[in-house]
Amino acid sequence: MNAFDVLGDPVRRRIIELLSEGELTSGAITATVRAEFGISHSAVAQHLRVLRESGFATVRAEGTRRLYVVDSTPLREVDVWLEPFRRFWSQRLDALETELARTRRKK
Amino acid sequence: MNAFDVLGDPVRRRIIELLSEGELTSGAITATVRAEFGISHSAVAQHLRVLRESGFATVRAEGTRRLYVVDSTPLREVDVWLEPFRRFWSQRLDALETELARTRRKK
DNA sequence: GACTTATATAACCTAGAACTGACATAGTCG
DNA sequence: CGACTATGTCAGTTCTAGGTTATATAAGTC
Repeated sequence: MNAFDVLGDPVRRRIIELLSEGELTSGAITATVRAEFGISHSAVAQHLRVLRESGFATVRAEGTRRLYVVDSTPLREVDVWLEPFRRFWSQRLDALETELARTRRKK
Repeated sequence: MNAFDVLGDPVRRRIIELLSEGELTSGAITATVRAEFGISHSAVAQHLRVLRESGFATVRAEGTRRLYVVDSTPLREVDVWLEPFRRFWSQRLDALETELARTRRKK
């Protein structure tokens, strides 16, 4: 599954957000997501699988717990894709800065 | 349709890429996409509609032609969402820079 | 060893996304 | 005007992502 498709799902985006704070167990993730989205534990587990298989997360076992961490690689891909478009808003920022500088000089 | 969902489709991503170069007619977009993906003109038209309705593109009429331009607003949303994760790779870049600086000093 | 907890998978169902082909509308040109 | 071009929409079909419930596995606990 492609990186953009993975991010297409709000539950998965939320999980990635949660993981951005640091390592979490499957259970912790499931608890939060269940509370927020009202879906079954199985549904969450399946999203976790997608995240694993698409490289967004890696897992480490500790007893019966599974500890998930983000792998930023695919996020970076998205960032790279976005790169050429960034000029659209940084341009405006530049323009804004120029304008501000001009205003300041006039004072 | 949510911005991430819109970007989930490869055809739509391609159209946005094409538009990043500048204004294009519906016909020009359709020709390219049909060649690259082998889908019908109707399918492309429907993707264009999604892009319009989700705010990724705006249209201007000129005779029978429709000229499409990117609106970067939703792309920016994605960029904003990505922001907190950027530290994952810029961190590494910083580390690399530090390392490079150290190496240089040693020379 | 039986019971419980943590996690993952399997089988099935459903809604909706994306496609096709047919049709609709409105400019353009002889 | 009639034919052609550019573009968009509609109706129907197909496929798949994401959900549920039930089941499986393996590690702790009494």
